[in-house]
Amino acid sequence: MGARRAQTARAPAPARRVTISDVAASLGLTKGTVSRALNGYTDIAEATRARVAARAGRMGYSPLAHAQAIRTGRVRAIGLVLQLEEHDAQRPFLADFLQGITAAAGAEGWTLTVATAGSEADGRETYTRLIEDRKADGFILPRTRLDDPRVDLLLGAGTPFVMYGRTRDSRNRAWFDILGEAAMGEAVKRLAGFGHRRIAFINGLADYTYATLREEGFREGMADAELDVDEEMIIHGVATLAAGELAADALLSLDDPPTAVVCATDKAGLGVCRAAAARGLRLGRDLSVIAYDGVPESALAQPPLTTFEVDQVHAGARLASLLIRRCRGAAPDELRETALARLREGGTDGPPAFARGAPEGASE
Amino acid sequence: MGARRAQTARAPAPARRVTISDVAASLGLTKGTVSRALNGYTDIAEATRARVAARAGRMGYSPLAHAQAIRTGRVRAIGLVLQLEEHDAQRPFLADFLQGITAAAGAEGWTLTVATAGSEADGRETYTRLIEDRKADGFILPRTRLDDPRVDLLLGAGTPFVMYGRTRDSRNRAWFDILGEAAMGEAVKRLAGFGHRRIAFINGLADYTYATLREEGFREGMADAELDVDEEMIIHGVATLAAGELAADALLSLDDPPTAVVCATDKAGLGVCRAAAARGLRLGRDLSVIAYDGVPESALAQPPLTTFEVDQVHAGARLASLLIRRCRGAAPDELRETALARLREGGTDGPPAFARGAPEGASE
DNA sequence: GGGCTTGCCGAAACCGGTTTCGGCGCGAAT
DNA sequence: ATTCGCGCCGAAACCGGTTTCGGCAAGCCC
Repeated sequence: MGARRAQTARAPAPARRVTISDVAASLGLTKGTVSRALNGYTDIAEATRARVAARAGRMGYSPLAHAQAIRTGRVRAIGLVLQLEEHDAQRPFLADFLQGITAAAGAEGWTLTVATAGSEADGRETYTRLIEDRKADGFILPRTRLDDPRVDLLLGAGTPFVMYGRTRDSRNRAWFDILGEAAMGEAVKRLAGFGHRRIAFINGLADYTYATLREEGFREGMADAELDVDEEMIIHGVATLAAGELAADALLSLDDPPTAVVCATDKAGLGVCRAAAARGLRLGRDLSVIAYDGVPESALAQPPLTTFEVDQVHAGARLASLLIRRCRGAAPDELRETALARLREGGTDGPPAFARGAPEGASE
Repeated sequence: MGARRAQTARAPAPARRVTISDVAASLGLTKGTVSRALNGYTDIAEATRARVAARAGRMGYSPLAHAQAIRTGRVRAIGLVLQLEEHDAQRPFLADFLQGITAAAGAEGWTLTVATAGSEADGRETYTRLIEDRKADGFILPRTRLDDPRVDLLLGAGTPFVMYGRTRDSRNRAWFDILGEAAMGEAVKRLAGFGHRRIAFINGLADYTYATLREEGFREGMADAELDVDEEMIIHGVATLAAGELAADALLSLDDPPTAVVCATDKAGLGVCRAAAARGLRLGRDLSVIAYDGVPESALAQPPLTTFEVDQVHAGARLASLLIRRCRGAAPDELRETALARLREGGTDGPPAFARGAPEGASE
């Protein structure tokens, strides 16, 4: 007997699956031929290819990804590294986002490998480990920054990636993004249509690309509506609900306060609502708020926050699809897609109180 | 020339990593010997094992999981299938939960593969596909039900798993769980200590095991406090905030309404708070509410919800660790762990108004 | 009709590991 | 001095695929 193996109990071996050799034997071919037939080599007769494909399908054969990987280096897996130190901005969306990714990936026979990282250094290490261990063929980069260190890392490693969001210079990169700037413009247009003229803007953290874009969108919207932007009413770097409250307090304490606030994030928007409520202002009348993201809480707020909702399932699905094409060799500049956020009307916006003919401060 | 390959562009080959043959050559051994040395076979001299280990470490060698897998069938990956049709109960926690899993898994050189499933049939298919394609060595089963079909599926397939939560019969299963029943008992004790005598209970969906357990905990807490349970004041199957509101309305419309409500979930708790606010009741005085989960929103509510907070990072980490041990052959009954939820004091509980000497309905 | 392509497939090497088998050398037992 | 057993390692098969190489047979051209 040769019982020299290290001693750890093993689960019973699962039923043997059908291998490429089984298919080959069943057809009287060699496994090399079957492999080439299945992988689209040009030196296989069309009739043979069809026979092989049919038989493989009938026998329920599907190649083992990690067996292929040992030769090809590709495991048919998407990598996603979650950076959780950040102000938990992606949390509410995560489930939807993952669903989108896995659904689209699964349809192509791909899987999703997720990892988490704390600090940025930790992130570098996480990526390099996943790449070296071939745990993923490419990555989805969520929450891009203007200058994103992950991009250089992955370019250097020669690993494909698709960004969720743009960077300062997105040329020659593959990305998917929601046009937040368009939403901000829409928000201004809607408010201006209600009769608002003094409109403030509360932005997110400046190093994220979305902040730059949304501010541009806000400014363009103001220009289109022929309204002046009061720089005093543009606030930057709001990443939490509390910061949103503070920002709103500052705005409402101005000599000539805004009658409406556009917020780059729901978090800021909810903070504004809370500050307004604390001052006894009626949302949608004394103060209008339109935000962006569509987090679940904003729908539950009283009144529900008017906000631009992002379809994260769709975003995840598109990103997965783009990444798979990228891994198959498509050029980055063919791999760009955008989508629009959709307005979810809540109760926090409407005509300004004075425009309704109601005297300022009048009770209901 | 032999350029007959299928035409798809490929990324440039990444730098070659150090293989087991490199290590073997560097030591003047064969790769078989190195492999056995690294894997703890008993027919390798201790001195040799040490030399091999040292050299492998110095050369930065680590085996390629999918190369090992082709022979061993094990890929060092944890599987997690998210069931998203459900009332999005796990969403707020997902990021933390994933962080816990990936951190603990990463420390052992394991990765996490996540998939999503819609319907239950879809779930079966998802699991079997992952198993057949060897995408995961074992699974973490979140949100266990009293009778959980996933258990039979995985037992039948001989695939290791660890449950997050218990089932009706958890003997011979590996699981981790938070003792929600203890928290419910604590909640009653706390409320009784405040002087409450009429305490209601709002439970979650009955087919989840946690609901049964938490109700038991509530009843035991009531018995310990020598309080009677009014069956009229036990409400089942509340899975949404709106349902929580309805339940609270029903409770508060009773002839002899409760002065306090224990909720099995934060969602129910937040619904109760909203219903109370709509009736002009002051939370923590006219009506006390203690809930369970510790979702982020509950801390942001006004007043913050008093709730038992679950450490999902820890839960994820322990589950990953248990599953890895299970995959390595440990018996299920050695793999059980529990943890306690921690009270997060908010502003929704306190002595009942009448016990303070304040007449009922008195203004502040 | 002979040489040269061309189409098509078999054979075998290869990827990076694991596992089985056998055999060498040495000390102890006979 | 054999024999035996045992510790230890090399050799080689193996896992399930991919890829290279070479060769056979048919078709084409002159």
